[in-house]
Amino acid sequence: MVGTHRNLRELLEPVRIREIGDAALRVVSRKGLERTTMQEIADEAGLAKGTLYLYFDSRDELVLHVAESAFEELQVAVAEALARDVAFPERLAAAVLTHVEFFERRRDFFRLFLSVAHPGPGVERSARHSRSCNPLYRAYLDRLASFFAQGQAREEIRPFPPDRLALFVSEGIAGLILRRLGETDPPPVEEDVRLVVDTLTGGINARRNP
Amino acid sequence: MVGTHRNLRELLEPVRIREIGDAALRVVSRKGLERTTMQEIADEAGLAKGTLYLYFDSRDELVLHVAESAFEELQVAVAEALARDVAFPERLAAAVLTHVEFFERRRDFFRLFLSVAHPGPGVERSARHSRSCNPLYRAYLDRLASFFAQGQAREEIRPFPPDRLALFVSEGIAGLILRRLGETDPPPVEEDVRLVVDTLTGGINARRNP
DNA sequence: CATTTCTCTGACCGTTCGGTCAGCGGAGAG
DNA sequence: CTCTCCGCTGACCGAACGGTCAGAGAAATG
Repeated sequence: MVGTHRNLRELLEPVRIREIGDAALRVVSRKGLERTTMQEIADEAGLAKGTLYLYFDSRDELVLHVAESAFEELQVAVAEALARDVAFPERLAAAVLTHVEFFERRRDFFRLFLSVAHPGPGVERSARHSRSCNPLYRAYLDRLASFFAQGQAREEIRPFPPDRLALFVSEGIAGLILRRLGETDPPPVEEDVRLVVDTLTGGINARRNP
Repeated sequence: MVGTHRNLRELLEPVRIREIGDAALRVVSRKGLERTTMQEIADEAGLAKGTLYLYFDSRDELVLHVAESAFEELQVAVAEALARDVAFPERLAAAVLTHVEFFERRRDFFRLFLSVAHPGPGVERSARHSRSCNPLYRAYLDRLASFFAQGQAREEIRPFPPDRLALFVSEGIAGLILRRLGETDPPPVEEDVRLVVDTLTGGINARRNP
C-alpha cells in the first residue's frame, strides 16, 4: 500500500532531522564548528555518513539548520525577558540573567553561537564553512539594540549608539560565558550577572556614599 | 673562508624570520588563521613553501612566533598607558584608547589576536592549529586584571572580581574593534572609546542631573 | 516464496593541506 | 674553468575532509 510508505517517510524524516541536528550540536560543543566533521556527526547519531546527505544537501545546510533552531530558542528566551513591563534596570538584569542561564543549560550551543557570531574571514568569502548564518547574530544584536534605543527614547539611558552598546555588552557577556564553560567549578551565575548589571547601571567606580 | 659563511647565515636568518613572519601576519589578516596555508604565506613572502621549513619546524611554531611578537607589541603599548601616574579614569581611558588605536594601526594582527584569545575546541586538544598561545592572552588579561585590582586596593573602583571584570571589558572592546574592522567607514575612534569609558566610569543610566 | 520498494551503508573519489627531500643554481675558492 | 658548498626550490607524499553511489538488507506486497 502506498499510504504506508508515505506515512513512514513523513514520520521518519523529522525524526532523523532532529537526531542528526542534536548529534551535530553535541559534536560542535565538543570540538568546535571548524573541527566538526560529517563523519563524526554520523557516528554520534549512530548513522552512516551517507545518510546525513539524505536529509541535508551539504554540511553548510546542516550547520545552518542547527544554528537557526538554536538561535530561535535563544531569541525567544531573551525576548521574553526584555518584554516584561517593569522598570529598566530590572529588565536589563532579567535579560542578562536569561542570557547566561540559557547557555548554562544549553552549553552545547555556545560554541556554535560563537562561530556564527564571529565571521571567520574578513573580506574574502567563499569558505567551505557556512557564512550565511551571520544574519542570525545580527538579528539577535538588533533586538538588544532596539531595547537600548527604547530606553533612550524614554530618556532612561544615555544616548550612546544603541547598536554599538549592544555589541559591547553582548560580546562582554559572551566572554564571561566562554570563561564559565571552561571552568570546572564556575562561580554562581548571579555573581557574573551582578558584575555586568552593576557595571552597566552604575559603572565600576567606587561609590562615594555607600 | 669559513667566517664569511657564518656571517651570511647569521645575517640572513633573522631577516628571513622577519620576512616570513610579516608575510604570515598579512595573510592571516586577509584570510583568518584557520584558512591561512603555508603555501600562501610562502607566496606572500616571495619564497617557496619548503623554505619556510628551513626557518620554522612546523606551521604551529610559525604561528606561535608571530603571535608572541605581536602580543608583546600590544602588551608594551597598553602597559605604557596603564603605567602613567595620573588619576584612575584617565588611565583607563588611555588604556582603552591605546587598545583601539593599536588595532587601528595593526589591523593585520587583530584576526590572529581573536584566534589566539578564543581557544578553538573545548576539552579536546591535539589540533593541527596551535593551542599553545593561549597563555599569551591570559598574560594580557592578567595585566588588565591587576590594573583593576590596583584600583580596588586604592578603593577607587568597586570590588568586582578583577579577572572577571578584565575579561568582560576586554571582550567587549574586542567586539567593537571587530565591528570597526568590518566597516568600510567606521565612526571616529574617540566615539567608541567614549562609549566604553563612559559606560565603565558611570554606567549607561541617564544622568539625573546633567 | 519471489518481487518490489524503501532506507541506509561504507568504500570510494577528488581536493586540499602540512610536511619532505632530491636536486638545482649561484657564489666563492683554488 | 672546475669544484664545493649551501640556500632554496617545487614536485611529491600521506592524511583528512566533503561529497557520491552502487548495492546490501529489511519491510511491505502479491
